[in-house]
Amino acid sequence: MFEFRILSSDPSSNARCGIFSTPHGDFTTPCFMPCGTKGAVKTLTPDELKTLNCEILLSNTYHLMLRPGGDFLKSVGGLHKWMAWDRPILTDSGGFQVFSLATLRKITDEGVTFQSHIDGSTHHLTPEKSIELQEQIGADIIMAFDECPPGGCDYDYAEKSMKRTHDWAKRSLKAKKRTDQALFGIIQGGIYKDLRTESAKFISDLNLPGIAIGGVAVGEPKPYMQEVLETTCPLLPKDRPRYLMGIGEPSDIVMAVSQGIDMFDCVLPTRLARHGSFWTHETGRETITASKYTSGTKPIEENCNCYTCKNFVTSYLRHLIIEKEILGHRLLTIHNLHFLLNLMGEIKEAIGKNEFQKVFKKYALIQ
RNA sequence: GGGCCGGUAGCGUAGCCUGGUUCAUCGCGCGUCCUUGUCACGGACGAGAUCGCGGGUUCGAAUCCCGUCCGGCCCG
Repeated sequence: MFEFRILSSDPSSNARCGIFSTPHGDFTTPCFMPCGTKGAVKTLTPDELKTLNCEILLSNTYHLMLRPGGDFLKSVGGLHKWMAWDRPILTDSGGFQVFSLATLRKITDEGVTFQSHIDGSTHHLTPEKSIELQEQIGADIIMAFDECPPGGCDYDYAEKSMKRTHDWAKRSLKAKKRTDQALFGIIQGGIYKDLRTESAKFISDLNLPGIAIGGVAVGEPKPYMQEVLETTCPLLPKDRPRYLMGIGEPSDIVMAVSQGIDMFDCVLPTRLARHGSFWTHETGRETITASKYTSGTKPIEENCNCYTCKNFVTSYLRHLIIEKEILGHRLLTIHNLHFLLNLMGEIKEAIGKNEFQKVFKKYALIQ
């Protein structure tokens, strides 16, 4: 049911192009998964996502647990039906919220106690509970419950949280009942090579249909991400997709693909859009509120095929963002997602034609 | 002709009565930067007024007094 086939490989790097099959259809890799944290990619409809060639979405267990709740989602037939998205979905386990909502929680080997960021109510999340919720939500790919320590944490804590993550991965696997969902394990270990090595081997040995690398871009110095990938990727089974969690800067994506990563997710394109920023191939990351766009009469990118660039000029987009018009958020979100999903398309095409290095260079400096 | 209210950065305002660590508040706007498994259409920083104008009182005035200009309103 969860076949992963490698379609082509790049001879000049570890990049590969593949296809992963799920109950809601196939998606091709390397892929980028827009974040639909609370059951929606902020500001866009499912149809618009399809127009952007989005093949798979990410959603989030922690947020859906608080509202509307797992029981409810199960009662309405699962998230796909509820949000009217019939393509694959991956749910994060809530592990990242253990990190990002750090002031509101307490972690033990048993699990995590959270204060809801919504109303302060107390919630408990364990590997078993996370898997149960993810089965109620019904995503095609579900994630093991992990602990994502801060990037700057010391060796002892990185080791402790890695071991806890390993234990939780085993418990996640054991708790899993449904057979129509693929459980991915998560590698941790901070910035420490021996821990990453140990974690890569441990998670690989669980023989899961996919493997994720977590705990990067969480505050550690930038060069460590590539180092982690160089340490980790060679140890992973080649016939399983590798998912680098939370990564979305174009330069990071091409770097990670060259190391053999197949899947990405990131809030960057959608969040940047809502904060008035966007990417261009020429100049990288830009801010639409910059005064130079006050009377701009050209689109963000003249030769971009997205709906936004086909129809609107920068002065209008700037106006919308400054006026806090929702349409501004939508239009920049469309452009940014188009930019990233188009990048993934270029990568896939290039790998098939042995031209990956060209794409690598094109995006190497875009953050 | 008489009376009242108001005149502080691009805009809207606080302070004025009880004059001095407020030579100036806050919001919007403006500018720059930040943003990587989304708490966050969010966050940080910055530029910008000498307080309508003139004079007086005082050691010291946006703050009190006089005059004057501008805007609005009211009564003749």
